[in-house]
Amino acid sequence: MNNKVISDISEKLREKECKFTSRREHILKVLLENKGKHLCAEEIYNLVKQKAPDVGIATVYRTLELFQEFDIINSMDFGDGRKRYEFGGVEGMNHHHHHLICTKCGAITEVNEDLLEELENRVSKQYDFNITNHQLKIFGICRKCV
Amino acid sequence: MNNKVISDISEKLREKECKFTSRREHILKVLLENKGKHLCAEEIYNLVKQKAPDVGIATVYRTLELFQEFDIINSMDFGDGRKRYEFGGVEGMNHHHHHLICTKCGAITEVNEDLLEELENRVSKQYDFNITNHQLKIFGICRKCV
DNA sequence: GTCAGTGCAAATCTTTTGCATAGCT
DNA sequence: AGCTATGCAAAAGATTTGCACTGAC
Repeated sequence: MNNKVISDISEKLREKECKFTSRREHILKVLLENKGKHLCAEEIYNLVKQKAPDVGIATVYRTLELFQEFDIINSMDFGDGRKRYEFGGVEGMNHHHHHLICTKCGAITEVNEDLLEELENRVSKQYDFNITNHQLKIFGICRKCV
Repeated sequence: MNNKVISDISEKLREKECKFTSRREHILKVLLENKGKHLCAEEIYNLVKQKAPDVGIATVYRTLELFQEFDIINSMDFGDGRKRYEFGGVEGMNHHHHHLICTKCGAITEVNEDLLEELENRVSKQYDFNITNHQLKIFGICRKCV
């Protein structure tokens, strides 16, 4: 299943004259294998290093930026001073994206349903705003920390 | 009106053995005078410098952190690599907090109604999660950029 | 062969920290 | 006096950039 995803993305890059190098493939695989984990650049770097020990962290950053431009991944920030990245689906439609953030233990839970459609319709009309994406962070105390 | 707010906050700090110094007052005033503008630390620093030329940027950062601990302000990140700050109301209940972010011109529009109550009720039950706050960022193209 | 991709090290940018001094109470 | 607040400069941490080399096509 991941193979299909990887070859789709490979093609997507090639179409725009970008190469799908082994470095980029390794980085993509790490992201695919850690869906929902919100890795930061350095964590990705460390994981990629296990497979390809001679990568540089600059390549990781450059590749993550590239993947963002291609809507392959999304970046987010949970307030700890580093960007975190998440695989965003092949279609680029990453519109189902809510996170519960426990302010006590820091656990992040994904909410995978898209619950904002009505709200978006209202806002879109009221503000004459052409919505392409959204991010909802919900802060609170998780069940374990009560 | 702002005077009431300022004296309330002054008291709030004193209660917890913190001083409400002239530096802190200047910083608070800048935040009050720029509600809805999402200033970053350096912008605040520059504005405060006009009134009190000998402040240091470290004080600005330290004060912003203090204000956050007291729930006087909120910090957020719009993806440009710096934290941005916003006055959060005296009651600390800053629960009406949505932003429309134009991905073309970068304009940020505030949506002041809280539109998430039903959604929160559902999520809260389903995930056994005790919600204290939320942040919603809606990305898209604003009316001027269409 | 050509041009994009990459590693390394240095540079940049934001934020934090250490320390000696200033200023409330 | 005693303790917090502050300015300055240095440090830290994340990310970006310059440059020479590598590797895909």
